[in-house]
Amino acid sequence: MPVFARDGEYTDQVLDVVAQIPPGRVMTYGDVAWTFGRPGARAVGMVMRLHGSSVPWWRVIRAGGHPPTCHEQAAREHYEAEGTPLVPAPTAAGYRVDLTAARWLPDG
DNA sequence: GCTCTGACTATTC
DNA sequence: CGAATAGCCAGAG
Repeated sequence: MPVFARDGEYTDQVLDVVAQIPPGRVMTYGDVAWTFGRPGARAVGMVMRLHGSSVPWWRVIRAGGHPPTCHEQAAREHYEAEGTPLVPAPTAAGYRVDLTAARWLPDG
């Protein structure tokens, strides 16, 4: 469905799933990958690096609620703008996403 | 077709 | 809790 440029089938799947994540919600790399039955958390991250500018990459975070490396601040702005539940943490970003409430799955 | 790299994850110390 | 290690998959050269 998305009209994003696809370089491979895997990229297509990742972009498709990420594009379906509603505002105020987030998914972990593992969840996104597992959604289409292909556990490639690292690969998902790479798709974000390559095509992250074409999808709400900030809604895709690491397991544990940590935002993507080197993008914590940029993601934080989006979370606050969308009302994503954040939690203060002693991380480099100084915060993390509350997966308990913000974690979202395609099925609901 | 092989090798290196990376916005990851789980396990172990 | 933090750092180090191993395993994982896909893209680029």
